Amino acid sequence: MRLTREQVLAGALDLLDEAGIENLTMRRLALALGVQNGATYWHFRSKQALLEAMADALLHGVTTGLDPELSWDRRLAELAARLRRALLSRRDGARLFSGSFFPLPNALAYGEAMIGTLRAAGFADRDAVWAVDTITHYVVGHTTEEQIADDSGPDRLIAAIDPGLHPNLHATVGHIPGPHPEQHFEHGLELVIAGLRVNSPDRT
Amino acid sequence: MRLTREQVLAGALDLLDEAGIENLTMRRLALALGVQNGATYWHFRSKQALLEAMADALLHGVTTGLDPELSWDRRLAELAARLRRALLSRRDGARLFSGSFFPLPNALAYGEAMIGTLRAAGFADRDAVWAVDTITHYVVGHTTEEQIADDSGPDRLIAAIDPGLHPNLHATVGHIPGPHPEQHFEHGLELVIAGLRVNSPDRT
DNA sequence: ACCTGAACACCGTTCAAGT
DNA sequence: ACCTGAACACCGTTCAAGT
Repeated sequence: MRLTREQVLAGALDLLDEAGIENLTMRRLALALGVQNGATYWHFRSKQALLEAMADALLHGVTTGLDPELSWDRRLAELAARLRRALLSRRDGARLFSGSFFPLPNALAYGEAMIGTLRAAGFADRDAVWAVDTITHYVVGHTTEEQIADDSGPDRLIAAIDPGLHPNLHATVGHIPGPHPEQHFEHGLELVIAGLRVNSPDRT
Repeated sequence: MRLTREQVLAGALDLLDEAGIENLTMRRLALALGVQNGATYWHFRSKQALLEAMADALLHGVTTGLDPELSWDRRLAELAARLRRALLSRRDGARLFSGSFFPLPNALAYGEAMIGTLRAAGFADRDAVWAVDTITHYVVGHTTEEQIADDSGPDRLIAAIDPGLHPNLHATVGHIPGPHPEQHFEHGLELVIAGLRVNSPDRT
């Protein structure tokens, strides 16, 4: 049986889960697929192209089946939560996503849905773009830290804090990775959306 | 003249500006310093340790000389703007910063100042940590895109947008990297701070 | 069309040996 | 204490040649 593009992609995503993004190499992938080093290059132009396809695969379905009755702010929150879950679905998913800078189909669909939500709510084009940037940065940043915390934990941070020099860090370090990441995520997201609501065109 | 730790660090930062983070290798650094490959390893345990030291060097002075009269929200905005400028001071500074996960002196000082500002304003410990996370994610995310846009531009995005499938992206693509990054930055930041202000303990 | 085999031009890191 | 010289175990990518 010959290799298909889909098999290479699926193999790469499995290898990501097993080895992490640091150890995801074209050579290990070829080994896992049972082919020679050069074989994957027939299906993907370069490692970068494969990484972009992997990132886009993570986003599959993020915009489908959205409740059309949702208000703009709840719709935004729902899309953000879906992006978070998509990135969490594979090891180092957030770093994979932020490393690639790609306008592939699912990423475009996500952007289209976010921008469309805000424009439909009456936000100006410029404000809509800025809001989506801010929210997406937040989601990716937060999820990156969630996945880093899974691996390393805050031990090194705790060890580095000098209570004399850093009284405020020392007092709050218990909250830093957060024992409830989901709640932590929703809270920060609500912060941004609250900021949006202040200047919302539809507030009465 | 023997090499000092400071010379290695300075050489690495200069190489970053010249070559970008993608091409910053220990071997090119050794070449630039006029030493053999192994020499830098006497001063820094690993490439990772060197990258962390570089990231921390960028943050030098971000918290010094802050006007003590500033209200908590202006103080937050000032610290965020300083972090942005620090990351912009070297090529790929934002990616350098987000790649390392390090509790080194200047990064700790930044965190201490941010958390301290919010706690002094009466925010609960948990809320203070969450707010700082959100703002810092925003700064790093925004600055990363500014520096990526310097290199590549939005051409690939524009080419990928199908006006039929992505009417909202098509209508707003002119705002995407933003011709005024500084203003773009302040606007998004104000969004987050506005969200904070809504739940501020000191609002009368 | 799809893959092998083998090479090219790199990496980070280690470490005995030198000074 | 600080560096050289040389090696080890890897990388991504290309490409003639095979099927």
